[in-house]
Amino acid sequence: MLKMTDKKERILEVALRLFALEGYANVPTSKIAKAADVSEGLIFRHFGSKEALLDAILELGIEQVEHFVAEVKQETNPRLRIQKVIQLPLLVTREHEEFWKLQQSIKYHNPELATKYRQSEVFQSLVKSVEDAFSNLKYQNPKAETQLLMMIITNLFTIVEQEDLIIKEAFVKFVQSKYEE
Amino acid sequence: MLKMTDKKERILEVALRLFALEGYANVPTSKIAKAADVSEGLIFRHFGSKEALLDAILELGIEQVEHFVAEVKQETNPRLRIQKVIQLPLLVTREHEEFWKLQQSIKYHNPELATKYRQSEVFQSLVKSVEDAFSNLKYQNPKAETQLLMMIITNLFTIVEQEDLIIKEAFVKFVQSKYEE
DNA sequence: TATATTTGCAAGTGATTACTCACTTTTTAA
DNA sequence: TTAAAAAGTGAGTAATCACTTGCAAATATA
Repeated sequence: MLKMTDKKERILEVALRLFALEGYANVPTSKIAKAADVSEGLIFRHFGSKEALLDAILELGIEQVEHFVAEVKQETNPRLRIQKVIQLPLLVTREHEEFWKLQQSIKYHNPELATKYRQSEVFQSLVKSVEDAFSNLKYQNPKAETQLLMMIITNLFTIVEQEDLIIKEAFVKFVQSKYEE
Repeated sequence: MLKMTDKKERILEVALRLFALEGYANVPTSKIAKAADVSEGLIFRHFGSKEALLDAILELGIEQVEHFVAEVKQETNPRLRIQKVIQLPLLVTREHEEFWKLQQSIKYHNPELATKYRQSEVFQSLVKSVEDAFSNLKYQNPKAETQLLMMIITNLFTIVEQEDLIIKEAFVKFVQSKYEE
């Protein structure tokens, strides 16, 4: 990979944070520029357009998930593997969390970009590895089982404060208990 | 309730559809006006601001859910009640589905408005009624159990086409099977 | 019928938007 | 060292945005 200049990195970081927090459509490039302390023109010099910037952010996010996915896949005991997947939302950094939030928030209105992740090799291989685990454990419907679990995990990643919400750690444990022997 | 003029109704309908489909921030009031075949000014005459229009849409959505919630609550057999809740996403009209999508899509960036629904009497009473059912069935952790189920159902409402997605009906049945004896 | 209120429109308004351009500074490389 | 390439700036620009205003038509009320 090419060495990335400081300012380019900063634009990516700041934009991820702002997009995740306030929504892609609600964040003007001028605000990103100010927060990253660069000129607005530089954003377009580096990325060409606001949407291309979003695309670059997602690309980067996918890369960063790779390490965690590898960790999960390397676990050969199917039951332990499932426990590990469920635990992913707890292991993740702040930036990862922002990445997932962004992911979810663009799901409906930038579907091409959102599916980019779901269709990425990383994600697909994670799905497959979960499916294999369920198959090995003789679950009756491994595909549906996988879909349900992935849905739950995606939500775990992006849990936001709610009245009366059971805290993340406790809830993760609860979900794990559903997949014990 | 006051009789609502044709055009006011049309604005609400069209705005709901567009907001759900393209996202609140991505839909200009001019587009709503054109699609509803009214002048743009009329939107502001009736609702005052774009955000107030969104608010009115959510208010209306909450009202329309009431009927379904009543149906669920009236079921006294706890196991059947849970089955009924899970089936909600299948019974719902196109407009309901749009309402849920809108709900989800504003979750992150208009939290005040989004929590309006979660904190509404309708939703709270639905949650409580599910919690009671789990309690009656002697589930160990009825609160967490409820939270998990509500999470799943919310997702069922808003399922969008995905590669390899198990179709909604089949998936609903699968989820139901998880809560059988 | 007369009048007051509501409903409606077309043509604005200033602010904000994504993006461009002409230019300077820094870095790379021969 | 020098020239070319890349990184960076700041002042634009046209388009678009939510919203306003002044006035007309429709409707309700007396």
